[in-house]
Amino acid sequence: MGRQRSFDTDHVIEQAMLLFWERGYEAASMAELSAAMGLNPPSIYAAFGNKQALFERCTAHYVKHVAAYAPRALDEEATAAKALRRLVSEAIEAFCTEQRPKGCLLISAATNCGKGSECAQELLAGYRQASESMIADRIRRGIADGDMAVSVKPDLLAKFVSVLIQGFAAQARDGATADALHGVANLALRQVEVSL
Amino acid sequence: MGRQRSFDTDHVIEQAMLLFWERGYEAASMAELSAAMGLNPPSIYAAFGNKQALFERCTAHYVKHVAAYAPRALDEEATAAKALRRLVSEAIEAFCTEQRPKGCLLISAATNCGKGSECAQELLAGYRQASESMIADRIRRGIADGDMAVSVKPDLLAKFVSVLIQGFAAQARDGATADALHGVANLALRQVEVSL
DNA sequence: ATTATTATTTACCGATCACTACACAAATGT
DNA sequence: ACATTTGTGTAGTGATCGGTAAATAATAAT
Repeated sequence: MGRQRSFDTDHVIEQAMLLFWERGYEAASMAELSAAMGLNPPSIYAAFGNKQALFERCTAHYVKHVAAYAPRALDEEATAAKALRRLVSEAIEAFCTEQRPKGCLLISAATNCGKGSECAQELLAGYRQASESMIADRIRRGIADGDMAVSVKPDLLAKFVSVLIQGFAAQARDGATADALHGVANLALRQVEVSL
Repeated sequence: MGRQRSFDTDHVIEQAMLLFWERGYEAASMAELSAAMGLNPPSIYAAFGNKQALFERCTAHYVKHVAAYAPRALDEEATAAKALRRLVSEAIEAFCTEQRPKGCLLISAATNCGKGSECAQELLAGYRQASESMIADRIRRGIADGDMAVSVKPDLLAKFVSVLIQGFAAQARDGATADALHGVANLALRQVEVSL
């Protein structure tokens, strides 16, 4: 009962996510978010609670609709080495496309935070930790499957891949081209393919 | 003539730099900077102009007193490969020490910026570009000196090293230990030493 | 039609933002 | 001693921050 919503939740979350992605959590003001979403502040607060809760909805939306390539890349390839290379390659494409903000929301949206935003920082740090764990798990599976050398240390190699992806996100924000970053990825992952 | 300053410029710039380093450009408020520097706002503005100019002084101080290891590492080693390895190793130590904020001010202090802070963003982007160029120049010198294979592409390898360093800065902010990152660096730079 | 419930709009809240006017304190030049 | 110059402290500027009270509009149940 009662009046029905005049907006599509997924659409306004998408708009808010794009602004958070470009500006970061703190620098995206509620006034800008309100304009981008096409909603007056009371509608936003009635629907989502507060800025922190809105940001959590946006990060979940990002994980589901933007970063979905990551678990797919890790799951769909036959070997761990191919999975890692595809993960890195698709990350580069996602970070450098002209259609959306450069870089990665989970990596770059809460690096500069004042006293009131530790929640956002911890939220994204958790996503980054989970991502690194997923990579390590895929490497362990590769060793168990026999397609990766037993001498490989899963946590170490997973951190290497995380470092690469985080570095690529920073480079994409600075205007690096996808071509240049693919070249770096070839250089960086060469040894992984020859099985280390 | 006139009244003399009651504070040491280098000391208050150091305090401001530490706060910018930890919080980032926008999230470090003038009130916090004022408290950290032990100066009332009018003294800060009289001495340094405005927030943007203060930030420029702090970044210059950082380059001179914190990041000084970088040009030294590149200059003092006999071969390009050793120079790159020492650069990366000292960067890791600088990013992970408990004595100061984690990570790198030039990489992380202006990633989330609103509409009034493009200047700070461009300032740091310029330092990052200069750093990558310095690395590429050292690689070119190594090739000319005959201590690095002529097949190496200087700009590509320099971008690889930059990606590593930027990734390490992000990892350090997330609490990674120096040991873990040194391990990743060994993995990443192995092929550079066997001359690629 | 009436009532209850929910959404949207307008206008505004106290707090904090970067920044400064103004008075006063401390030094130098004559 | 006196005038001039410059730094410091108090207090406050308009603007913007995240968030909301109150009135109105639109739907549902009765």
